[in-house]
Amino acid sequence: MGRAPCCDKNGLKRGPWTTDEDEILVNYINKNNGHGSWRSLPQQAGLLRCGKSCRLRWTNYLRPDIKRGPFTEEEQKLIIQLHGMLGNRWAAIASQLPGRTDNEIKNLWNTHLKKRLVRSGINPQNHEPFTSDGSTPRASASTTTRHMAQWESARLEAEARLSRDSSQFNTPFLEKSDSDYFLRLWYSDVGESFRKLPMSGKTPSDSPISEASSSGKCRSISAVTTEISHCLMGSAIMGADQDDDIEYKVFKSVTGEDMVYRIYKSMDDNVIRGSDSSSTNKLDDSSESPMDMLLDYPMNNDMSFFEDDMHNYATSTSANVENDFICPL
DNA sequence: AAAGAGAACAACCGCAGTACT
DNA sequence: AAGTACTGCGGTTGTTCTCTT
Repeated sequence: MGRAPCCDKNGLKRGPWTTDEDEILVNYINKNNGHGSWRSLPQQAGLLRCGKSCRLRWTNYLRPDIKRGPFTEEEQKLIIQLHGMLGNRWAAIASQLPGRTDNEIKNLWNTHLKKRLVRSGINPQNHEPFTSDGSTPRASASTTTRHMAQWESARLEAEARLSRDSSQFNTPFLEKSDSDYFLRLWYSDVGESFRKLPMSGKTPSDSPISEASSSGKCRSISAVTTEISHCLMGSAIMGADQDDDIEYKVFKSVTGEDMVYRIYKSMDDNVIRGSDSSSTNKLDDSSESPMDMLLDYPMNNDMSFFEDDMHNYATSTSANVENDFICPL
């Protein structure tokens, strides 16, 4: 049963790679049109390294599509914004920055960005301001849950708009909503990883999400919000009034609990219903950018604190620096 | 110029999910 | 079905570089 034993590490080299080793590895992969089995690669290539070390060296350093050099302002902003949504999910963050590795982003965060946030009075763990006693407000609401709620709310808004648009214009989704960052992000790698959060991955043990996951409630949240989106989209299309009572009834009917509804209600009104709460159609497009709505930085997405000394870390700057989210999809 | 401190980054470790036998 | 390897991921460590005194 099982496979052959893993390579023993006796006699294998460790530590920094030499240029000769790099060359051997690159040549081997190029020659064979890929790395093949990492386990057998070192022997076949003539390297005194374990396969894991080779894989790491390749993926983090030698891969031809890796972008070397300092991070641009846009990249650093994006990392902070994505970290606010995803937490320490470096691979998911890296998937939105072509050419950057999760390791590189992790290092940048730990050496630069985290400290910058702390200096600015922002808790890098949850992206909320520190209070005088060192704690953070809204401590009862888990960051992960809020992230999830934000994702879901953004998706609801986008899908509602999509539904409305398609009902009005009868045009295919991708043609009509190509500019819809929410849906594109939602269906991107980041969105996928986020959607999978309750199902797998490492969730902080103290997070209500992990508790909910173990009891199956996380799926309920997702399912609930999906149903809500369908309900609200239907209402939007039919021109029905989506008042709080309707929302509450739907949540209540699906979950049987008030908790999820409270999470939902705690979200920014601008996100889920648009800025004008008196509007009869609460799903009207907002004038805010998608990222403004998607993110809820305590500084209202004002990242001036970050820009102040950004030039100390970025050597390449863009002529048109924008706060808009750059979605490389 | 030398020593120490801190920053930067590459590499390693261990865990978890998946694939394979 | 069970055991093991493979792979990806995040946390951590170790080494090198840079700056300050």
